[in-house]
Amino acid sequence: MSRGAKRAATREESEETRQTILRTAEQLFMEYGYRAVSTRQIADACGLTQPALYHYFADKQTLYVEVIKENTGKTQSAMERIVRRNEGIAERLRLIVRYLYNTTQHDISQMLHDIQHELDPQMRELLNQLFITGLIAPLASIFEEGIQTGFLRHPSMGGLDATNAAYLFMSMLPRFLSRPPLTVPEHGPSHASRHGLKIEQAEMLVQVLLYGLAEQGVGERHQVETVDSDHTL
Amino acid sequence: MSRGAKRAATREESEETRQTILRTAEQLFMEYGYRAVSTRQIADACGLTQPALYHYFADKQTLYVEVIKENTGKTQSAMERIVRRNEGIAERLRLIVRYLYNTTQHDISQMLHDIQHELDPQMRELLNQLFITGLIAPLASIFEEGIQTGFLRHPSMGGLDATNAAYLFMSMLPRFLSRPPLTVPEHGPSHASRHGLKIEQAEMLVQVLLYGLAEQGVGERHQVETVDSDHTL
DNA sequence: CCTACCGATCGGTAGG
DNA sequence: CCTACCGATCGGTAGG
Repeated sequence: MSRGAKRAATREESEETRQTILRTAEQLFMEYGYRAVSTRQIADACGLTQPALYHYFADKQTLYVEVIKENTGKTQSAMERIVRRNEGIAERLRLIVRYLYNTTQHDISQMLHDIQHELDPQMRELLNQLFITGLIAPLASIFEEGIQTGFLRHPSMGGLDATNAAYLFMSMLPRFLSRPPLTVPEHGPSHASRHGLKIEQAEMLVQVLLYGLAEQGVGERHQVETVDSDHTL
Repeated sequence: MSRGAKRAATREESEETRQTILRTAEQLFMEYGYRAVSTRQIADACGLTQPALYHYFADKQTLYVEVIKENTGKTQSAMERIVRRNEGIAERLRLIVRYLYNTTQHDISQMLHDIQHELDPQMRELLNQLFITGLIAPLASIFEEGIQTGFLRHPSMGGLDATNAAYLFMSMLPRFLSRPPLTVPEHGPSHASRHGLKIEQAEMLVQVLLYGLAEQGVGERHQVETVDSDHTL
């Protein structure tokens, strides 16, 4: 084999190793958190020695930042693709929930905690911006459309503005306690698909976000209970 | 001073020191997580040397477990008191949100992460049970009442069962990104209290949970979209 | 409740 | 990409 061929192969392998490190680090960081994952764990899982990592990434923090950049980039692409689809608000929200459930099994709040508490202020600011422009903004654009078209309640009528709706949406995603929070209720001994009630988790979540838990037009009267503010005189 | 008086004072001081450690450890653990808080940090914040902690608690894990026990116990009392109040479902939920916002500024999902990943299986099981009986159960009893009285949509009609509703409720609580997710929208240059729209965060959250973001009876038709299951044949 | 100290593990570097 | 190694910090113990 010529030197040229050998070097090309080495370059490819090097890039492959880099990708392996990124994927492995992502899994570990997202499951256990930045602090709890050691550089030796990552190296072991890649079949490398720990110092070898420092050939590919300057330090642990840089590796973490690259992981988040990669992850956020992919998610942003997928979300913008979904946002532009020719579907209703609800359906596009369902698609986003399914995408996030399938790709990131982790709790996103852990990632945010690490960004706030374990990183340099500079990196923190960078990743916060990535999070907002990559995840919050596409989501908010859907909610904004819903508000403009009158499908969603206007902020001045007791609704949420688009950005806050996006944050609330994100906060509803995590599986609580590592066990799925939204299991389908089994009523009676018959199979779940009996009454045509097998509602998927993603759909259930969007249902609640859009229409709430209350029976329509029944029970207590609080619907758009606009608080008269000037109590305090 | 007699020996007896001195010894009594010492015993009181000892208990006081123990409480100081518990309060300090709670703040640190809840803000930064189990792993990120060192026993030396806790000791420093209490004005003690690090080995002194081991006079009061067998080890770091035991201290953490005691913190959670104390915390959960107080919260359980408060929640059960609120549950028994003579108020509507929505108002009691608002009171619970306010209580949790005022007492625990932290993200509860971090506590759950630490319980799942940083503790012995035995302690994990214990604290999971405490979490369920202390926080989920009281909340679920409110939702169950709402379902029984017909105020909340029945699980067989596309609603959530009481336990899952409780989990969802808890997951909606955290302030996202350490910044409040539900800021009140300011519309126009006028003061926020202009149109009588100053809706408090706790109330806003309960509003969304109960009635959703959608305009009532407007836009897409998905209200109780019961999925016909036998698509796959 | 202190001083002194332990073994283990951490992130990172030197040098090849 | 490895071996060898560094200083710092961790949770915890000994002994008083």
